[in-house]
Amino acid sequence: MTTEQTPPVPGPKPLRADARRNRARLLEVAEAVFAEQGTGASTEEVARRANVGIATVFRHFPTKEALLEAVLIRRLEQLAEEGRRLLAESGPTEALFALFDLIVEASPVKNAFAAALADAGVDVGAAAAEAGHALHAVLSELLSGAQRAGAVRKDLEVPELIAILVGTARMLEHLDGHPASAARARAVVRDGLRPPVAG
Amino acid sequence: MTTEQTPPVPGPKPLRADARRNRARLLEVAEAVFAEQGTGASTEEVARRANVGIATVFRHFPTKEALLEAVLIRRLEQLAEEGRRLLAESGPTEALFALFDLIVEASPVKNAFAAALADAGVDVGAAAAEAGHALHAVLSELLSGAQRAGAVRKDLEVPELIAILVGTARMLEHLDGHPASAARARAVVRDGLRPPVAG
Amino acid sequence: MTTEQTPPVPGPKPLRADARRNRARLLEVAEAVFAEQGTGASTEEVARRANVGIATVFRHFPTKEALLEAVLIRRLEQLAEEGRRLLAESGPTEALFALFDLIVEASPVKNAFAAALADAGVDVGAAAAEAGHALHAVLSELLSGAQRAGAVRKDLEVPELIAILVGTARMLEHLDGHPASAARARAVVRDGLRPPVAG
Amino acid sequence: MTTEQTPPVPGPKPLRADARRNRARLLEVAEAVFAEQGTGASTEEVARRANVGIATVFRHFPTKEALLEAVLIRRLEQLAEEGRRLLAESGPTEALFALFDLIVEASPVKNAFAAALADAGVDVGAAAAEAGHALHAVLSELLSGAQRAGAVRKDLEVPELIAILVGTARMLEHLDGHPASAARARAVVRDGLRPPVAG
DNA sequence: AATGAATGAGCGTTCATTCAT
DNA sequence: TATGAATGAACGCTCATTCAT
Repeated sequence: MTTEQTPPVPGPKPLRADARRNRARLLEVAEAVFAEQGTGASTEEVARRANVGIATVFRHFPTKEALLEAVLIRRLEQLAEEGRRLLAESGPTEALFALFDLIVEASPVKNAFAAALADAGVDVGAAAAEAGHALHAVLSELLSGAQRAGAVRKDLEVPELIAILVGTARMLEHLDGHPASAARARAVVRDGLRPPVAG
Repeated sequence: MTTEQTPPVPGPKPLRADARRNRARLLEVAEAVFAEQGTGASTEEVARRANVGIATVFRHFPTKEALLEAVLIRRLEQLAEEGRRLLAESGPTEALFALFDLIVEASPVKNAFAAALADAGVDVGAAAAEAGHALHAVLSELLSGAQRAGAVRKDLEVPELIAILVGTARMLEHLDGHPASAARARAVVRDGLRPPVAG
Repeated sequence: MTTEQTPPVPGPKPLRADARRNRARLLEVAEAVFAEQGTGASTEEVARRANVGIATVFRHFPTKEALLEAVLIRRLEQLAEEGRRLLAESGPTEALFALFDLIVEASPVKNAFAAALADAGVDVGAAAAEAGHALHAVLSELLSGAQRAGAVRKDLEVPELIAILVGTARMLEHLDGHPASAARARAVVRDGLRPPVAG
Repeated sequence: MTTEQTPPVPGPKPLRADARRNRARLLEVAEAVFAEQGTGASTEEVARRANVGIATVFRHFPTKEALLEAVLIRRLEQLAEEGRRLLAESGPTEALFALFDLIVEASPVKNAFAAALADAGVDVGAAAAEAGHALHAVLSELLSGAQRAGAVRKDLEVPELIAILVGTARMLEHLDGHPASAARARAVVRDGLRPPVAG
């Protein structure tokens, strides 16, 4: 059921081969650049590192904000995909915590970027919303599975789970280079997610 | 105890009365402006809102980064001060959690600012480090007190406590406008800070 | 008489049928686009509206200026043609004034375009000059006919007639939407063209 | 009555001496530059020729359009002023025709600029409208005086007079370098403005 | 021959910082 | 000393033109 039977919807044009390559490279480079330097990094820097002219960036993404959004979407999609994969491979509890680690441990710079993205008004457009919903759905499935298994407190819902993810990422970013502290900080969150002990 | 007995270290000049007033107002205004508009807000905007010329800002703070750092220092000092006050008024456990809430609930925009500050390379200079150490000292006292009282897990140290503060602030910022979710998210952190139940 | 007996001069290549169609469509579209949006309109816009690739435009017209010039030439040729037709149908006086109206009343935007064209350095190339000469010839015939008929002041020559046309077009463009004023403005020019009353 | 008793209205701040000089120079230079190269001339070019940094231009005129509008206003004001002066010195008929010549003979490039300004959407703001009204008032006085004196056709109103001015300027611009033709073209307009001969 | 992706110079505009008043 | 005008590097973005498919 995970194999997608993409029906032949025409869509917004079947990009030429080289253009597709450039677009993909741009997204990759942009993610790296924004992660390293924050969203204030110049579009020119992205172009330079992708070895394309500045106009090529703007051909693919009509504004800088569109580029940021595209990077965000890509990341959301990757995470949702990963979540689905993990769920297929193991039980929901393991999958949930594995995904949690994946998100939270992604090189801090990546999270810095994600955070900044959220910070900025980036009124996520329809596409980003859609990607967000997909991730939301996966998280929902993982969460309720883990709750049924008694591994996670029952009162938790997806919105705060996401917030906890974001916050934990931030937390660990702050402890980059101090693995012992990071481990303890993570234990705090992990234990807090457990169902509270009766009594 | 609040009256500071500034010892007669020569220091960086004994600022004239009006200049001191200007400096104070600038810091206040700057914090508000950066909170509202992010650290990208223009220095001119700060000057305008403080009713001083732009050059006056640069006389007091030679670069924009210096201004940002000064705001950060002020905030750190205020928090340390607050911590000391709370400790004087109640037991360490109550004081710790009260300070936690104070920091974490400060209007999200302020945290956005703090976060951005941390994000940016702002290699906190000596002064900021000093203010940080003061806060660190207070937190240390509060933490060990609360640990002795059995209210907080024993393995926690100050660095991760700070990181948890930052992360939680971020978390709650993400849940601004969703108080029920925010309450649950906070419960997660709070419970995670408790000593783990003996199994 | 309208069927052109193009003599077999080698000329600039005998364009394939579809290419000829493309070229014609491009000119038509370009005139419309430049009329609507001014000569600053982008070449891409022309291509888009003509349903051709941008490169096709540049294949037919090696620079944007060449395209503008081609549009101008087309317009000059049409006017000359129209003048010849009018002269064949009626006396020179009627024909002259009819052509005058035709030129001058062409939708203001078209004149805006023509004016802009003239404004810009567009050092009309040889082809444009040729088209200009053709129009010049027709106007000359009309003018001298009308002068012989006593309908137009004798001292007038073609160069100033053209200037008067351009100026009047500009004048009426300025009065677009104010028909009463436009009528009075035109009366001024019309009366000024008449032979001055003796006495 | 012409001596203005400017009351001490505070206005939008009493510009510093050097700033005033710069502002004036910028307007002068901008008029020249836009006249020579059209309104498409770059703001940088204006700055360069005025020997100021680009930011100085934008400090004085927050957008390029504002600069264009300021130049237009200045021109309108100069013309109105000139009209008033002429009227004070001689009868309305002489004054009207003198002003006519002044406007129409201004170096063609200036008219090219004025025309372009009008062409562009330049939705003249309030200030420009005001300046326009002032000129309108002067022209109205001149026109009705000349009409009463029997020197100009009675049916003419100010709007078309302005249009005729614009059109004539365009006309003469087109004949730059051909004085004989220009003289004849102007005679056409001049004669057309006269009251039509009875009979 | 036709396409459209890629290019880079150039534009309008902003902002931290310096300088003249 | 405080002011605010001046500065120029940098940014996001556009467009005529070229190149690979």
